[in-house]
Amino acid sequence: MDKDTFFDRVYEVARLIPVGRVTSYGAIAEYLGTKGSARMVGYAMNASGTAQPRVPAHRVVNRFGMLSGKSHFPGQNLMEEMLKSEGIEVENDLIKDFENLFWDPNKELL
DNA sequence: CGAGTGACCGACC
DNA sequence: CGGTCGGCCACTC
Repeated sequence: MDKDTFFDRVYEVARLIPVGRVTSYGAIAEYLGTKGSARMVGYAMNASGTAQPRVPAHRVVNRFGMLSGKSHFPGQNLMEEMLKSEGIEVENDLIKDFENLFWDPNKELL
């Protein structure tokens, strides 16, 4: 918490994602000012397991709306289950109506 | 302290 | 039109 690291900032934004909504790594990266470094966002998510409180990494997907990071969850189908649990329709690791459910921090948070 | 790494994105051939 | 490659940059070992 005391560490004002880039990771914590990513977690902050990720935690701001409303339930039933999703965002992309690039959107968060752009919001943080590191647009070109979307990898860092994903990398931060990699350490999300060590972050507290736990970060809803399942609400963060790539710009295709695909559960790219589902493989990194304890259960390979856990991410999909979580999203479904929040009312998000997921099919074959792909979020339905992704554009509609997309939550852009740059526009929503401003 | 140097080098490797990564759940992405976009550009180029 | 599709695959390949590079960049970006903060963190860990």
